[in-house]
Amino acid sequence: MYLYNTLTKSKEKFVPLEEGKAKIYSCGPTVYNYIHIGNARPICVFDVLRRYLEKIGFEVDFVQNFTDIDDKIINKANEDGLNYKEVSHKYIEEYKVDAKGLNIKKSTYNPKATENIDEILNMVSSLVKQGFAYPTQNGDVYFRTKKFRDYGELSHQSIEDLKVGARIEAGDIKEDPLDFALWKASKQGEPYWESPWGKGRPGWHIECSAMATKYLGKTIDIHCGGQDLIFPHHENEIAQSECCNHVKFANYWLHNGYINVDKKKMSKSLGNFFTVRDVSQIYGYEPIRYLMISSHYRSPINYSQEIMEQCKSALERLYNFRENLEFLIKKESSSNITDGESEKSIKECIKGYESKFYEAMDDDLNTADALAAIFEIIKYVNKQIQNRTDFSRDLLRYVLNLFNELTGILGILYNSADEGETKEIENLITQREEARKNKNWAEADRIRDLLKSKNIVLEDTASGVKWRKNRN
RNA sequence: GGCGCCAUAGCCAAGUGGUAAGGCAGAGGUCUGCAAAACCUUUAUUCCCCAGUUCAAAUCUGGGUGGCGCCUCCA
Repeated sequence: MYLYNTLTKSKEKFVPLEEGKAKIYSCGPTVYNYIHIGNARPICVFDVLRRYLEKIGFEVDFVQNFTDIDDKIINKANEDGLNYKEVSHKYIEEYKVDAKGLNIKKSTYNPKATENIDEILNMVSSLVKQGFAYPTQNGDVYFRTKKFRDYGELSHQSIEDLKVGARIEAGDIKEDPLDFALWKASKQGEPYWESPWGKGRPGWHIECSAMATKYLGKTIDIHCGGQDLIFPHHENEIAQSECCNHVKFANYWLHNGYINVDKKKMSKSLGNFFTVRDVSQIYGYEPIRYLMISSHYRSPINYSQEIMEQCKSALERLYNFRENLEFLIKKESSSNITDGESEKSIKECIKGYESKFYEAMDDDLNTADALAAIFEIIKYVNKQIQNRTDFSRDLLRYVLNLFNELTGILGILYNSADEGETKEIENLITQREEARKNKNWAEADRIRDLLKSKNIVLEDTASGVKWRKNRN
């Protein structure tokens, strides 16, 4: 498969370090609030990357961290009168609720910064020892940017250009404005860990370097995150890791585009964000995931109510198709006889769409095109079914399996019907059919209304009664 | 100031040299006791504007217009 690598600004064939394995590190949330739908984008798209790599035969080690110590967490704790640990614990749990709702596969490892302080300190010490970092009198430790020749390679900016834009704050104790903190001396009342430079806590960038190295090794295959992390976060990770370990840190750097509101970047700092939780309460979780895969992961997405409605409707079409197939397979009159020749040609045609799906995914995870291939299968199969009465059960099963496989790679259509209710519903349908046969419309409508109150919608089709859960 | 991205129908969105995928909405139809839904058909002579290259441009080149991002915590 080909991936667009921010480092080289080009699509490159994915060649793993170790054949058949993929080591992926994805920057996770700083847990001081509910995640917003901008945060949900990398979580969803890189979950699709992982699913796809696994599908095409890779064994994937997927690491996503929690930044559970940070200025914002401390501020939030002070605001709410809580301990920082209570804040981070709460929002990690809330994160898990959202991740489950979005159908995110569990990471291989979910490390927390505070559980890896030893690794972080070792890395900082090593950088100081090697002259790549220096402590200041107040107990901070900074990375010496000018010692790393490749600084700026990821964001494609020269150190000189970065210096022009760098803010120089009054009373700055750094040797150079571009230097960044590896370790921060703790202020009165703040959480701290003991270190060779006094009481302090880790800087943000070093956490990811330390955890990536610990769980995946000194060199990893893919590092991903939002575009806003390219500089300085990922640039700094490269600097720290490569100066410490003297090997390349990550071979492929993947960055997703932003979610915008009124064409402006959605971010916690601008305050123009929608939390995943709030949006899910209006539309459900699944349309959020659908939104993320409906366009290419590097393009911006403009969030609106209208687009959420569109995502919901599109999902309806997908669910309908699957339910129609299941209905036809269950139906007694479905043929077990296979018309070899015509079914062969139908399969050939479907295989063409299947190839389109895989080609799209291979081409830098083009989920929009992959999704189009699924819709083309739907249109084609529906048309075939309409034109033929003897569509065999085998063929229907073949289509259903393929459909589940492809939607499964994208991680959509995961709200399946509750098995427990099914029997009860089908009994009621049988009763209603009896009433309809006797032209007892009042009784038939009563049963239909009863089911409707349980959010079950009946459809009287030419070939029998079909039911579905109302997802609206 | 430096670096970079984007512009395709009412809305969303693929397509990067061979004559505009797909979804939503709209219109028409099939089915139907009613209803609802589903399904089918249909919807851009044209891809922000101008110029150029080419047999051929949404796609390449130059110029313009408009929008956005990073350079500071951010997915």
